[in-house]
Amino acid sequence: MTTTPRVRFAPSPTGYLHVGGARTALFNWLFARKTGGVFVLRIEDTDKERSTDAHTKVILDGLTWLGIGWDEGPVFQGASVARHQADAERLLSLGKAYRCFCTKEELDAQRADAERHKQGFRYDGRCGRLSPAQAEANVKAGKPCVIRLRMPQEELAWDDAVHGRITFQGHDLDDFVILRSDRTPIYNLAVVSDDIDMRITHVIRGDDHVSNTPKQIALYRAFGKAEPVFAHVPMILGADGKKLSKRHGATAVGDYQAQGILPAAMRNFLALLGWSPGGDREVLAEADMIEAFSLERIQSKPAVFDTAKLEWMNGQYLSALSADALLPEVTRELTAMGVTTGARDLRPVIDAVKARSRLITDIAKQAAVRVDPSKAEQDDKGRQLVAKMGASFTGNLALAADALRSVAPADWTAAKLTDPLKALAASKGLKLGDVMQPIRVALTGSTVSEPVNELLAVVGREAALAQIARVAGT
RNA sequence: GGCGCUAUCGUCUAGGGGACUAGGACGGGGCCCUCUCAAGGCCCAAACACGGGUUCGAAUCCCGUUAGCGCUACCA
Repeated sequence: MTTTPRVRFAPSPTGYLHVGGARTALFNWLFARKTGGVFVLRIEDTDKERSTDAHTKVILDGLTWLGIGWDEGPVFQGASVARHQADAERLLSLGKAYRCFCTKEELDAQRADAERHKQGFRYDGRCGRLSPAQAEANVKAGKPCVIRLRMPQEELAWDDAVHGRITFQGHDLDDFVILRSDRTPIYNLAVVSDDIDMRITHVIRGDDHVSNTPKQIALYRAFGKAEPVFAHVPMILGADGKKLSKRHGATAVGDYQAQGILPAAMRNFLALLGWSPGGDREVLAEADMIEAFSLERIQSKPAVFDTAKLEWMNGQYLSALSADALLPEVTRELTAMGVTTGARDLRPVIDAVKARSRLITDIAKQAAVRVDPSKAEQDDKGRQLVAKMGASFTGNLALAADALRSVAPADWTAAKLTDPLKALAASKGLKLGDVMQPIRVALTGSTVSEPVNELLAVVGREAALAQIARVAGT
């Protein structure tokens, strides 16, 4: 029989949910959904200095926002230190690990010395050669000690699901610490102990962990347990080719949420960073993404995070979504902007404006002006624009105002507003743009908007006429 | 320094020995549409890092060079 795949995403709550972490979570989730497996969320909070509940909440919220749900957890690693300690003790009694009495100072000195000679530092294993009697005496004497794993002098290799065969040699690695002198576990021990305990079958994580993998394999062997399948997904880089960091601007999932990115667009974009379904497909529904997903199709080279493509992707989702579907997001953004819309139905406004928007915030900004056109002149940009519109601006605007005033309220629709303006232009020998553009500027404070007939309809007769009159100075 | 990973248009990628005059998308440029800007449609520029092999044949396989990245803690 085949066992159900079990995967985990294991962030440490020492910062916000980074887009790289989000993508790792996404790949784990996609794999679980594809294979009918279980996705476990584990919070690695063994670093008590830097871990906070606030960070944990941000990570959970970020995953939820992205629609990445977990089947088990969150389980907190800190709750299992007793097991971690017991596992370390077990390795000790098996002779697979030993007590090391070297002090931090001694080790630092050795490290500095190695540095000076341009040599890589590796612990020489001297405490591993202590006789049991000596070690016992040190313990009796109350000397503090850590526990180190005895690194096997053998090949430590695995078939990585994304990279293929990766090989390390035990003699290139040192006897690393698994339990601190205060008896708290070190990362590699905690991870292996937990992954065994949770019966994790596939470890899908960032490339920055490949050098931890041989150490963890050594641990699995010491415990006499079969190792899981490892899949190391490539790093995400900034535009300059360096590892993505704060220096590059927004790196937290929350930043993109605040910028007006839709969760589905973010998820689609992230999925395409280092993975592709093959062929030319890019905008993928959730079900198609799951269907096409496989570890083998993950790219083995790092990918640059391209915000221009993210925004394009968002635009794709925006235009595919109905005004109905967008309404809650836009309303939320408007509220955040301090704009009150009262009982007004925003859906026609959203429809009018969304084709020119790539972000929710773009829609909200335009909607705010459609709802209250007087905003067009409330900022300097709008005023300056009117000021430099040229000599014919006010005159043409006044002509347009006359023509529009004679449009009956019942005829104030996008379909019926174009003709009166065309007739006006024809009768005065003006180009259509000469009458359209002044209206656009007066109503939006911008030279860019939806077609003027639609704009007028969306703003409404009373508000539009009032605003035009105000700008024309009549 | 050591160990490891990686290398197709500026970016994300397709490609897994002949289907490749190397395809798509973003971004850039142009045209059409048009009251502006988008959207949409059409078109253009743009890449197999380098050098050796293997093979009748290599973007695809092997080796080397170069470059980039990661790790090298009683952090995770």
